[in-house]
Amino acid sequence: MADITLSLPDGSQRTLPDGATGADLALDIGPGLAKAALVATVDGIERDLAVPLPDGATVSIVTADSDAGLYTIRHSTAHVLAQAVLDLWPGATYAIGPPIDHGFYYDFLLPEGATFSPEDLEAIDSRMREIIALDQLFERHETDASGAMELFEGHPYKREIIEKVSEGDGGAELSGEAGASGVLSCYRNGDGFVDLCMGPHVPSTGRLGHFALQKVAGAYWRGDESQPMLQRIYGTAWASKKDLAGHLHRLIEAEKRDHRRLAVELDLVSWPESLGPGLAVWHPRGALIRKLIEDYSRERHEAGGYDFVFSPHIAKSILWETSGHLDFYADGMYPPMEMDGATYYPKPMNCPFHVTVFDSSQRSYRDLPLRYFELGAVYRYELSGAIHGLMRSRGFTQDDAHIFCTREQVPAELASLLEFTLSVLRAFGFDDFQAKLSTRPEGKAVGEDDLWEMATDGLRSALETAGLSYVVDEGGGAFYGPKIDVDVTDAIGRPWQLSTIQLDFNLPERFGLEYVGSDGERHRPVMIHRALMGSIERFFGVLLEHFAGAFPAWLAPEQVRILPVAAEHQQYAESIRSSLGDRGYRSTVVPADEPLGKRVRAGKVTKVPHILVVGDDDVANSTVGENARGADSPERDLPLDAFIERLADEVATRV
RNA sequence: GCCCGAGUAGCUCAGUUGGUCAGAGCAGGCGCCUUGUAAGCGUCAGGUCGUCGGUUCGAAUCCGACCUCGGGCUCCA
Repeated sequence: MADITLSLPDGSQRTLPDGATGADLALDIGPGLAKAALVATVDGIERDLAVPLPDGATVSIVTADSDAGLYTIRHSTAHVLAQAVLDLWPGATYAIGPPIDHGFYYDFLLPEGATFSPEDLEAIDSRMREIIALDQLFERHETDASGAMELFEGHPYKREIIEKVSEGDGGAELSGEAGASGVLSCYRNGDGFVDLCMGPHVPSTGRLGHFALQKVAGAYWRGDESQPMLQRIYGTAWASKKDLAGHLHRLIEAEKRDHRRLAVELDLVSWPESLGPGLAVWHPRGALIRKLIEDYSRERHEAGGYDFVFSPHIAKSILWETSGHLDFYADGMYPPMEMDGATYYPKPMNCPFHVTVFDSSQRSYRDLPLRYFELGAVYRYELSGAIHGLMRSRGFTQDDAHIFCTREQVPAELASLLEFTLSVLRAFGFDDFQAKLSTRPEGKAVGEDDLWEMATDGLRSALETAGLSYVVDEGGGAFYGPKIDVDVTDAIGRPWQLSTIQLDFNLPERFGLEYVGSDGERHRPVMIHRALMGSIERFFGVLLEHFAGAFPAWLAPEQVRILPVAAEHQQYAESIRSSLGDRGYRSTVVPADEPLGKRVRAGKVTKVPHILVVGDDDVANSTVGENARGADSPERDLPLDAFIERLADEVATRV
């Protein structure tokens, strides 16, 4: 029998007998690797370990250390979930079950419209662990469309996938379910369970086990509202018990940062039932933080060459007809109001108003670019199920601006705009950005080709000049122009999409906007929509979660809390408050009606950046005892002037 | 809007199979204590158990509808 020669990722070569599999190769390299091996990457394609390797192939053994390995574990765990559910619910059918970030899900349709209850998860979990204990092999089989149709008799969703795949129309949402190009593969394990699947899978169920079923949810078949609602089970799966525990711990930590919880605990915002879904009131401490955010935004825009404008909350239907919102966006708009024989709509966007400001007089190229800024409150009819605290509500305030410029000005304008955007976000403690460039969609798009090209190039070079990493969403732009979206990563690694910079070739056309060029001719300006924080309310929520409620001193509603040790130190405490106040810092004095320890604790729980304790020594020497937020131990005998200097520096540098 | 789940004092939560089950801690008021760095002591007040119906001799507890919230799906031109 001839031997085969294989190349490893490190460039070395190994010779194995013909017919050797990935598992054989792993064992040949070492027993430790054989034990850890999950799948093999053969010439760049992931394969089951049981597949014989072709001569001359480049092969790497994938373990749980890699994303691909984890992905396989999650995918295989999803199969076991389906196996357990089909065992426990005779008559149930299954749809798709892909791996996702941190885990997997699987969609089912239970007989007679039954649904999963959270208690069912325990039974499913137990059954899954039994299957894993049996260490069943995942065995791959290949067939053709008619064989597959026969195999999945009685499982309409699988058959629908088979049809789609056979037509070569699998589509991204079905990827992973079956192979391309006419060959359909499926995996069997145990004595009857089979699933349509492209694979690969771990060698056997015994390689799984560090998983947890998390929640049940409804999900439309193929994500389509007009399709039946399936029952989805979500789970998480990891390579080790430790990784699983770590993930569950992170989830608990994230829950502690939930802005809805912190907003109530810190007395910032509340959602009284009497207001209606998605509508909040801002308490003094929350409103103060919000005001500081807005003040900073205004300050930066003023310095950044923006003109401030204001616009009303409602306007007649003619405005929304001209802008096209009533054609394209009516479902998202609040219903109309009839007044004096006219129809008014609450505004879902500020842009048409800013357009009317531009259009209020004749513009020369000398006037451009014109940048109109407004903290504009808009109202959108969000589906009730989509509402989420401050992150998604039916009324919110955009830090919105519209820039009107000439075509020639577009590249420079975009470059400085992106720079400006990042600079403002950095001031709030974000320094990890990820951008997305969305380009011209196929089909109906307005604007000439060269305009699209120029604008898209402008966006791309702005990203490159800023040194921002970005992905390209080919065809992901709106019909009216390309855009950049900027995500920030928060303190616990979660991405939040905040900023958007969007070209618009449509509105200037619809409103017939013009300026007079140096050639004396009339030209159409280009319009750029942009928001840095997006929604002020949502941005506040993101900051609240990012800082876990511990706002930096420049944003903290109460920067300093002064605690006299006893009543006789009250006057000294008041004098400190007064001098801090004179310098523009926010402080309070909590009198000695309660024990010191209790007052210190109250200050810590409220996340005040600086707690000052003052007693006899301090009165005598003009010092303070400082207990800083996050400090291990208090610092005694700090000269008051030194403390003020420290605070001033902290506020000025926004740390 | 659709699927699942949850609603008990301002907050966090207990309330076994429907029968003194309307409770606790924190927060709040009052009194005592006069305090050197994360909860001093006592005492008082607070809830139509989300709302409205129904079952029952009896409902926080069982059923239905609605409202609100949560997790998903969808949506976010």
